[in-house]
Amino acid sequence: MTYTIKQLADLAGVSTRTLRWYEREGLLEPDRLDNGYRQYGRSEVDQLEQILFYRELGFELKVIQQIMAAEDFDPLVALEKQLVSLELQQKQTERLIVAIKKTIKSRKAGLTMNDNEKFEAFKRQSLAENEEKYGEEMRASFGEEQIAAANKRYANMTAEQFQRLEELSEKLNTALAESAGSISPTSPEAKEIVKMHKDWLCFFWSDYNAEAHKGLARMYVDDPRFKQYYDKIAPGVAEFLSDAVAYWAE
Amino acid sequence: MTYTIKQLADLAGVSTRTLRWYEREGLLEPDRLDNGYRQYGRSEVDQLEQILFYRELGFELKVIQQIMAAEDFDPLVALEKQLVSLELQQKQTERLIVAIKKTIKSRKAGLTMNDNEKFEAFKRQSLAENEEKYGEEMRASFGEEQIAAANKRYANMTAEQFQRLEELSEKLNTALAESAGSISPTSPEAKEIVKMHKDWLCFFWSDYNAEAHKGLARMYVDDPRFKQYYDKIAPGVAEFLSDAVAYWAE
DNA sequence: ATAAACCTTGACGTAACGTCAGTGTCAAGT
DNA sequence: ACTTGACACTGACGTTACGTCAAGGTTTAT
Repeated sequence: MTYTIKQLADLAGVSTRTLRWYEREGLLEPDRLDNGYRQYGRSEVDQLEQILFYRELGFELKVIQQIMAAEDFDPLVALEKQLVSLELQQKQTERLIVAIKKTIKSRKAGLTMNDNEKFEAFKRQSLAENEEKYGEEMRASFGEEQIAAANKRYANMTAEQFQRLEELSEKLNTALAESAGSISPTSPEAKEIVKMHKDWLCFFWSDYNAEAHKGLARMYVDDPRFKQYYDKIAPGVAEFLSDAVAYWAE
Repeated sequence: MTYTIKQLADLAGVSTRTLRWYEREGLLEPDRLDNGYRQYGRSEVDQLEQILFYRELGFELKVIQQIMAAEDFDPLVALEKQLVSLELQQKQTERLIVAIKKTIKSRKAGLTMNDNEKFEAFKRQSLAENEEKYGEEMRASFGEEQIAAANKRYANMTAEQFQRLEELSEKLNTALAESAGSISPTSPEAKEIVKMHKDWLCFFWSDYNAEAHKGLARMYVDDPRFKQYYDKIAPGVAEFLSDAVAYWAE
């Protein structure tokens, strides 16, 4: 009719530590014998059964305690809340699984591709990433056709053009990293940088115009995603480039 | 070109605490300036990007560190391991969701049922639980037809019969709780208990026989699920009942 | 000069126990 | 009576990946 801590633990398939823990948390409070030993009775056995039932459904102990202690706590509501939270977790894990599968696939593909295939795959991926990150904003600012045209130019680039683009990017970034914070956006050195940025843009734009250039520059500081991209080169680059373009573009 | 801890934190969308933590864990170790301030350079920015990439895929930091530190650690293998573990988690959560939905459904149903419906639902549930817990073992020991017949008798019980069964169970349990550990299985009081257990069995068995009774009793100690069921009445009950039946059944 | 906004290290809190360590109690065998 | 072994007790540290103070030093701007 009564159990020691170990007997109950074995019966329920938990550890004695767990039972002591539940006591500390106010979930299951047994009587004590004269020697200080815990004594679990019938009602404690039933209660433990309840606790373990909810535990298996993934409830936190605090919640279980509330469910079991309070009269004004509806178990049905708690169950439905738990269901919602489990379904949310399910969705998040699903997202991770999709992402990781994608990564595995592209890594595996990368191993068997030749240089030309890698080059094309890289361009496709850049475009996709770019679309996801900036697509909406860019289309709103510059219009569907402009963006479509730029993407097409990028997708049709040869390896040679692409390498020149890379070199230019590298030079531009270096110049930006050195200039930001040390020289003024209105200085002649800044003009050189704006020129480089214009050349860079012309890899994507077939018809350059200064207004569009300035508009883009404004987005560099207004949109946090652009700002982050440029500030990754060095702190303050986004502001510097934006100001310089606003001043020098023509 | 270089960043303070806050600049990098803002750039990457993490807290400064996180960056300090990654340093403590050997994931990202910046240079120090003369005044003790951390200084993150380009390579650290790239490294952080890698770390956060893996973090988003749900990797533990220790694993991330191994992936990034060791040359003999294949990222593809790690990715696949992570995928397996995520899929396992997905399955477990799925199980929880199913279980919780079932619980919600039965709780909701319980609210709208009348007594008779509750009674039938209770019997059905008992049968289902019994089947899941002992079904296989029982069929192996007693044969398909025996079990089917017993289940049928149970399902066809009237509320009146059922109440008598409940009363008998209660009496039996009380007697067992008082006897186990205090009297011998070979004592005449134990004979009374075996008689009660026989009556209890006859609610399920149309043709009682002592051998089957003894066989069942043996399972009470041999099979941990039965043992657990009886030891829940009081510690030692499973052995006591098993021994008593072995001695007294006829 | 002083305040605001940084930076530093160190320490506690989180969830639900696992795992010692040190000590006390009880039943059984010698 | 003594030992042994199994059990009981409390207390404390470790686990994960940070969040959140606290106390004090540095830089920058006013």
